[in-house]
Amino acid sequence: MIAEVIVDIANSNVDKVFDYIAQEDTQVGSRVSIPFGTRYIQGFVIALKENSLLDVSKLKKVGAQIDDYPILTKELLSLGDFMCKTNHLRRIDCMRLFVPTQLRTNKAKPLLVNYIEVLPTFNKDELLLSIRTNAKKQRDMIEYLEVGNQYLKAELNKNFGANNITRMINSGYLREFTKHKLRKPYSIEKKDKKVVLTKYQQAVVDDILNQNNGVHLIYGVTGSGKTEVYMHIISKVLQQGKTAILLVPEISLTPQVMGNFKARFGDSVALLHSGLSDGERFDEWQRIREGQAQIVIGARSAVFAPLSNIGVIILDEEHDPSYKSENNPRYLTHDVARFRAEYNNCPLILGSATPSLESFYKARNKQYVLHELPERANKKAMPNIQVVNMCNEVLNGNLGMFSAQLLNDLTLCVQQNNQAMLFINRRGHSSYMICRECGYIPKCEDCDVSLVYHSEDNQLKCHYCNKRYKALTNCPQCGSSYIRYGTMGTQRVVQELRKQFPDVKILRMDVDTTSTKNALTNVLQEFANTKPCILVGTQMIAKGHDFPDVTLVGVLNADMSLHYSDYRSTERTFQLITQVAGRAGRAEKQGKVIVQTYTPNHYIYRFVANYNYVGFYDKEINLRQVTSFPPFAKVLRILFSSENENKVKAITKQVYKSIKELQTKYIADFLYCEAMKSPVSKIERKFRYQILMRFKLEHQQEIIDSIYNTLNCIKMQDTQAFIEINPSNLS
DNA sequence: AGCACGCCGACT
DNA sequence: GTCGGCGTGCTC
Repeated sequence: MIAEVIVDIANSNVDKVFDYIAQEDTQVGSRVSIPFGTRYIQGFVIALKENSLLDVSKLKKVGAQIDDYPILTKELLSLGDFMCKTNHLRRIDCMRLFVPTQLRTNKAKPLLVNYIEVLPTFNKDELLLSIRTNAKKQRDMIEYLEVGNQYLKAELNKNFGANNITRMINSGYLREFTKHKLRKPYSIEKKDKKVVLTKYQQAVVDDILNQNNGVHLIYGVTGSGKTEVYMHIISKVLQQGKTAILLVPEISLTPQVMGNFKARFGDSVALLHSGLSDGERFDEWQRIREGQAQIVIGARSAVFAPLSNIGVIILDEEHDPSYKSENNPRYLTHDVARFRAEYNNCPLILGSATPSLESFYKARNKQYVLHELPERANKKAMPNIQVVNMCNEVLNGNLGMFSAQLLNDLTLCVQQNNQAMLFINRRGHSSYMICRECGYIPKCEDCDVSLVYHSEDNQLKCHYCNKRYKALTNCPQCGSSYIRYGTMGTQRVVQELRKQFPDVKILRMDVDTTSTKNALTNVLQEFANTKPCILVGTQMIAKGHDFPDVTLVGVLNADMSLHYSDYRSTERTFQLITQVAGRAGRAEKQGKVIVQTYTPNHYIYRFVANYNYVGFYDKEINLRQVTSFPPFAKVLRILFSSENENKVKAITKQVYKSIKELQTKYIADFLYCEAMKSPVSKIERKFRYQILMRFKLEHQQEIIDSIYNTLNCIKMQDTQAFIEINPSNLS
């Protein structure tokens, strides 16, 4: 037999199938050692076949199988296939997603724990007679131990003294041995509160369980109890002897969320996320693979969990940008989840209070089944949202970052001994210019997207067509010289707040302050225990946290992401504001939300203030249709990167040329196609060039296939090419 | 990615 | 003469 092997080297030059003579026991999916050139490396057997197109006498033999089980299932192998085809990835990069690095690099160290077993020679009565009468510890020990039982050695040492235990071992009464113990992250003791579902929740659960496959979109307002719906479905699935995956955005994987699931499902839950230590991650993976855990909860990469017989896959906060992998193997979690759901013939559930336009569009078109949870589980009204026009503040002489209204409400809030959250909208590193008197924002003449301010050369640039403009010194619309640019940092906000509220505790939460593992939990803990208190933060404070005493939420610069040079910026802004608004007034107290903006007339605020997602969707989807953006078109970006600028340039040009030829064939389909320097033109000494395309959907598959084909045919020298479909950030 | 092979400059 | 610089090309 011939084994098809993918070698474990991440380089496009060896990104192909290598044929080897298989051993008797070589299994598909197993990790093997193979002779490669002059050395031995590891590879993955992806298939077995009768004969090879190559001269069999020149083939080498596969070496030893590394694990005692095939590490990749049939399902994961075909998933890898699918991902490579749709996203133009290297085979090995996919394989590596499926196997914990700990295991692949042979650095997985099992945690060994010492145990003591009591041997039959241990005779209580004899031993009690043999010790001195005042040896209390020894007597306690002898009375405590029972023949045949096993005890943790550390425990016994602590209770009865290490030397007593050692003496018993040496005398042959006890036997010491080690056991492989699985590390389990988070053993929060919490009691589960049984919840009775509302009629809406029950209807959704029943609907999904009755259909038992297909894609389901649960559109439920914040606080409508989606998690409870998930839990009910998961527990049904477990009863059927199947397994479940629940994916959540990384930052909402708080101890609270995990605690709830542990409380309900106990040890059948495994967690996979970036906060785990390497050992914990490996052990959780092992528990999943061995079938000890039937429920996997985790961030994006948990979608690759080695479960078999999956009964449901759930993507919570389905619209969250973290579901899109932005580097190395770039993929969309939705696609992977859908593949696995179809493979296992089980339902895929997407849930959100603000579904992505793409998903809601599919639901409207009956590709997905739409379910609604129209009211909060506790029947409380949503907090009132007030939009404040910041241009008026400037006209009234207030050049600070807080509006009079916000200051007023903050004062009231702290006086009543409540808590407030201030949210800074900071997306990406680039910023736009804005006139602080009339709200004018410079846009590209050709593309109708906001221009990005580049401080290094003091220019405004369009990230869609690369056109350059002079930076503003005066507003072309009203002549004002109050031009704002740059980003607002949490630090500056905190400084400003301390001046205004010297006696109030002010906490800060962003990537800089929460870099260590426990910092995030500590800040949240402190916030929960302090009243009054103001928490200042970025995206991080938008998700999942439940603080009953927060009565005021302020969004300091709502338009920051609104005018970001991205076709999705309006959608993202709507989602963000709705999310943060949901943090206010979650319990008994009525909440209020202040949204500060320089462009209060933008249509988004009309819908935000009324929690009118569907209205917003209708408006926005219409705009996408008219302007031919996703989901009515596809944006494709090919990013080239290399340390050698001449080479990247040449390759970009070459690929661009052949795409231009393709364009003549599909002239009616192409809406846009340009090659240019990437907005961030150099990262880690590598020069970056890109080709940006937008085309209609009708022939998209043919077009994408031929583009991938050209990429495969061109010899890339030392240039790497990355594909991104509907990119969300063009850096 | 790594390693061999190969073709030039600076040495004991 | 030959030791070693790294540019090029191949690995079933």
